[in-house]
Amino acid sequence: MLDIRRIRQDPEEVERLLAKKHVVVDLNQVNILDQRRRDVLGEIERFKAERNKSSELVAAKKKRGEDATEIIEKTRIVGEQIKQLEASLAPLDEELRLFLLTVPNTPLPEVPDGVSADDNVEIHRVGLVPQFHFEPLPHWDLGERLGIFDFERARKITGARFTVLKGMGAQLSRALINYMLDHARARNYLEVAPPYMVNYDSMVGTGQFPKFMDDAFGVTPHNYFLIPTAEVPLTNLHRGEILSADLLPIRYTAYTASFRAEAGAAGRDTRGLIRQHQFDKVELVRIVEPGDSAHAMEEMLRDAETILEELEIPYRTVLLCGADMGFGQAKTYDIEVWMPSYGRYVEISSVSNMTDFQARRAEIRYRPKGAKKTELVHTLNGSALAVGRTMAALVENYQTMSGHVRIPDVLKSYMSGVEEI
RNA sequence: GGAGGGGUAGCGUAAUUGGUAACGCAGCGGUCUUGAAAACCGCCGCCCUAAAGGCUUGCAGGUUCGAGUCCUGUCCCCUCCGCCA
Repeated sequence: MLDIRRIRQDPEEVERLLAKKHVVVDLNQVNILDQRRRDVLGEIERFKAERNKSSELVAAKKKRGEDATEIIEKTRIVGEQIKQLEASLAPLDEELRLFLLTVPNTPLPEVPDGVSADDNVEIHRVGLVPQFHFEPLPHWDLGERLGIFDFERARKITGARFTVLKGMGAQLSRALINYMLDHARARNYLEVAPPYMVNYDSMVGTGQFPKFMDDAFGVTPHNYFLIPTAEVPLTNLHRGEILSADLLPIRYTAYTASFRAEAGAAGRDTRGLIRQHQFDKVELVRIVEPGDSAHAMEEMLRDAETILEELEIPYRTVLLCGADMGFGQAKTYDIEVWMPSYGRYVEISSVSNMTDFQARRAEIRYRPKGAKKTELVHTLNGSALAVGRTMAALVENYQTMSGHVRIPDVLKSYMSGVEEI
């Protein structure tokens, strides 16, 4: 959520920034609404001040045993006017709130212009793309042959875009999760095991709701929602809290399953592990003072990249252009792994600075040392990494001529010494 | 799911028959001190550029001139019962 004061002060500037994300909003309308709301509110407060004064007078008179019926009658009429004005304020409040909840975050100045993912700016490439002396198989074919992925039966027991992992497949997934969690823990993230379902307010807090309800799986009839990423429970841990400054910065990591309806992705990436309704992910979240978020973001990027370097899987990092960025992000790096079956790099992690966008929605504040007033924190998140896509990349990049998959050195201790699947 | 009890500032507590939310601890700033402690003074929920003012007793309503207090709904916590991995 953007600060209404910012929209009030310089709507053209905010509109200009949002245009970079290719979002068009009429903030003039918002300001008209905001002005009306504040006018009504001011009127209500004047009436309330009058009522408070009169009520005190009633109390004083009654205490002295005097008659107060005249003042009571007068005050009753003031009360009715308050009630009427409040009834006209409620829809204004609601309209303004709903509107503000659907305005995206503004991008930071260094975010490049662009109209599509093709305009993302490559930061660097690491690792050599493997050259095969045989026809490499896509991970879905190889995985089925090896008996570690079972897409057919997943379709039977649940539906499309689900996978059953078996034997070494299940073991490899668990090994990756443990390795990634240890990697995060070594970098001072506190390991958390949160619920996989959250309530409506949490989904609003991180920015999924109310705009993107179609992308979520709801748990009916309980009004809970399956998390699309651990970012939701982790960031909402501190919803509605005022943190003491010495608690910051906060670093959390969590392994969870993630659930996405993938509305609008029909027909895309239908094969393999790339786009699933349920996938495993190790997530990183940081909560920092506003001045620290830019630096924290660079560190988080390294926290994710070093995993691929240790796994020895080739990747590249891109800085997303305005058009390719998400709703709440002020700046985003994507890490993409080399995927032989796609013949290109495929997103495996997204590291984002949300600035104060989520903090304002979720009301996460802190009190700077020595300051009287509270301030909003900055929140950041990043995948480290998406487990399914990592496994797909690993299977494809590490496949051998004989149709097996070598286990990267760093994972061997997590695979009870297994060298090859 | 049923019955009973409870929810007040970071923590712990208070508030006559309904009369407009108080105190302690912790924290922050200051005085004093070589420094610290102690003591003393101020701040110590939120909104508003500020003041005036308004809001705030889990949340949402209702009754009333006025609600922490009375009524209705709802969420959460505790105890017991039931069910259950």
